[in-house]
Amino acid sequence: MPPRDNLGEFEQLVLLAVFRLKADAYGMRVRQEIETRTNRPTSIGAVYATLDRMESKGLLRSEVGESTPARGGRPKKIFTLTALGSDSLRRSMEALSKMRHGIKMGDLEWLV
Amino acid sequence: MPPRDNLGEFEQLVLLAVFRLKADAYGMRVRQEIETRTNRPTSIGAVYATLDRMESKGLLRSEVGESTPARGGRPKKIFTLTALGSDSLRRSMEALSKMRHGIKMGDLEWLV
DNA sequence: AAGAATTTACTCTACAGTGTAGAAATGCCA
DNA sequence: TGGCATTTCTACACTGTAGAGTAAATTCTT
Repeated sequence: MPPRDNLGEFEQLVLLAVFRLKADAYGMRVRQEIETRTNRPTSIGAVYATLDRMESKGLLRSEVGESTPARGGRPKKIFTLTALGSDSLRRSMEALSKMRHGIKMGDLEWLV
Repeated sequence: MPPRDNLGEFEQLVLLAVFRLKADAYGMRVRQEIETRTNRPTSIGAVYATLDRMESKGLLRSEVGESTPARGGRPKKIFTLTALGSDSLRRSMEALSKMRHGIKMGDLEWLV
């Protein structure tokens, strides 16, 4: 009964961003969060495509923001994790943790 | 100059398996390692395709095993991480860690 | 106050790369 | 030769990625 399908790496990053941004989880902001935290350039198209696909899969749910934008601009589309989404995320993180168990970042430094 | 291309999720699992198996890192064994650790069914084709692609990208290097097989069977192809490979792996793990920083597995339990 | 300009954010399209499966082929030993 | 362990091949679905284009809201202009 738990979801069986695995998440891609970018999907995990997006899900994590949505989770930590809470009520502020909309496309542009998600992109910014990923770029500043991971320091990896991320196109806006990649973010939206991924958000939409995950919504189709039922991992995310969305609603149009209600607040008044500061200085104009199109309304935000706020994303939230569904039960399925948080479950998938947890499973993916666990899989990676188990494979990584006991390995420290430093262990990878010296390799030829 | 460090590699810029990102690793997929399964690629990370395979790289981690190769790293921890050391001299015993060959296809069938890698598959087993991933299945038993993450408890996720993994086809042998997926493993080999990924190993080969990563070798092409220069993340892995391979050599034919020299030992005598126990009861017959084709010789093993042993894989090892290259500098590029360990570097990519470290970078991917870091990106995930940064996005995940401060979030505990348990934080994902209660979500609706 | 109407229309234009500005701001912010989202949609669409297309293609390369990764994930996945399983049947078939290969090399080794007895 | 026959059985076994392991790898190779082929094919297709899904994910990653980019960026130009479109849309909705506010503010400026006259």
